[in-house]
Amino acid sequence: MKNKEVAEIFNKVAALLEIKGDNPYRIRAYQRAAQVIEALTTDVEELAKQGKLERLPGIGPDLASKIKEILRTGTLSLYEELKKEIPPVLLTFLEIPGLGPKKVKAIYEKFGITSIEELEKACKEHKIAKLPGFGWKTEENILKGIKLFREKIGRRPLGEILPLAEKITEILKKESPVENISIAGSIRRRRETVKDIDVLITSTEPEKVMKKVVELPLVEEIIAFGETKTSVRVKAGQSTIQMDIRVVEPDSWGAALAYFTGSKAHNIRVRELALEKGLKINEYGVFKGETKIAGKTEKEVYASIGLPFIPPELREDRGEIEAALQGKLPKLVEYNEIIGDGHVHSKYSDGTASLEEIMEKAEKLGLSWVAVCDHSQSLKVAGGVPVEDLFKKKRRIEELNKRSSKVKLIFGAEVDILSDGTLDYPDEVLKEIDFVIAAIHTGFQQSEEQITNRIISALKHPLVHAVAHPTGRVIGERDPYAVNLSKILEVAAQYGKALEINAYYKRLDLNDVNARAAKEKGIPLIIGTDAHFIDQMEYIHLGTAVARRAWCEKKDILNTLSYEEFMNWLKKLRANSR
DNA sequence: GCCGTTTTCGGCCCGACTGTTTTCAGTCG
Repeated sequence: MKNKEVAEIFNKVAALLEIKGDNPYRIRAYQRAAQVIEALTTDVEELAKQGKLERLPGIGPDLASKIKEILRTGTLSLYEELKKEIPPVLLTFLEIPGLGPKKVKAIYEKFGITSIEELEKACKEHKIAKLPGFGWKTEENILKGIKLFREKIGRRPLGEILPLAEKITEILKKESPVENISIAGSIRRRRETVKDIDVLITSTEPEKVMKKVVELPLVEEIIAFGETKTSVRVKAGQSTIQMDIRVVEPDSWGAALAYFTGSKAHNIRVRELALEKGLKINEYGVFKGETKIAGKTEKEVYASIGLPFIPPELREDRGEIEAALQGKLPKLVEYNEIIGDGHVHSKYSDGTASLEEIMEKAEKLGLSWVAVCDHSQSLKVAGGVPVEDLFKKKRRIEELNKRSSKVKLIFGAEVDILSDGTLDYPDEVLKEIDFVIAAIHTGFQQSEEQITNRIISALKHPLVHAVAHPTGRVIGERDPYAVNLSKILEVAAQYGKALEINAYYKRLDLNDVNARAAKEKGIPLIIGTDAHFIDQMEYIHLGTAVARRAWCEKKDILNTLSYEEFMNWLKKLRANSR
């Protein structure tokens, strides 16, 4: 998949053109193209071969030929030219909060500054304030921005921030005069990482709400304090995260919620549609001339331009507008339709919970089954289960299942795919294990061909049901291993094997785009929390969120099956694999 | 640079806030 590389070059070209001061619409064209390509569920290379690039929205003759150039040469002549004109380090300046393309350009052209250190020095020596359009406050803000940049306050995993955001809204609900309150922004869309916390409120006493916000003990710094908009930095683990609170009139609730939920790209498309109908949409409502015709609910806002309600998880301009127009939006799998957890570790390997504790937790979470998939024998660092213990575990699960009517445990194993592509238990053992999910935990440095072939041979193994965390990425820590995912998807589809949506907040693997590609190929998906501590079973909804962002319906997700249905699916798959 | 029941040029989403200004540019979401 060259999709990422192509998208990255287009994004960089867009940023360089911004600093250059090029036509903003040309810049947007590159940004949109990058977004479209990144969200593709097919190989851009494949589309190029078939001559179908220009069928993609936002890709015309020029960008199509530029994509082909990147695929052919690995780079883009325009990009190389731009890099000669503008030092690429300036792109990192754009990541400093408060610095945009115009200011970066001015600073570079006046002082030739090409490193963060030089920029910091120039601010401290008050050189920057002398530039036209700059002042002492700007200098101060750049220095603050540099500090935040150095603390690497970029995007944080959703699983870290969502609980904090929910806690804050709970406090505000209880202790201040709010009528309506909702989390908005990328958290509401359930993006895998988020940059800030957006909270939308209606209240008849906004000043009291805002006062309560800035008095929260979690608040470390007040960035802006107004009656309708307040921005603060709140403590989040080791560092801080920005939180924007906005208060609107109840009549604007829907319009504001839609607006602040985004994504930006989705909003732009919605507003373009409105324009075609002679309407104007802003955060206060939908307007025909001076008259407001909608705005109280999101449903009303969408309806005003002839669209059904679009779930927040889909609002990324990845085809949801077109689907909505044609009445072809998927009926997304619901959070409460997930009644099983496909991947949990127990004390038998490196988990901390006993089987009993897992059962108890599952009941609390309203689940009806849990597949207990401990590591296999050779993964010693993770307490891989030796064969003799495996059968103790099997008997124990059978006993517990007899006693419990509400929750059933499934005897599973997360079996290592060894460096040579063979599995970490012999076949006569594997066939006794009810659910075999194979995974790679070693040999990450192997070539794309080696790793891809390892996974393919596991998928082809008649006793394997699924592959766990298929790309191996860990958000913010480790890139995916080199793997040809298109080939994996092809084989999984051909053999009817399942792929995991790992719900651990740092994995979320498959991610939304890849899970959507799998869904489109008819590959069954199974959500597993990969819990090693009992409370991590609560992350199951993060996996559901990925599935929803992947346009999945109930039928696409194995976790919506009852215990009996899932056991049948497992048996049938093996019967057909013989 | 894309796009078209306003088809091959002239559009391209919208508003708030900040800081530097004296009417507005830049940044952000």
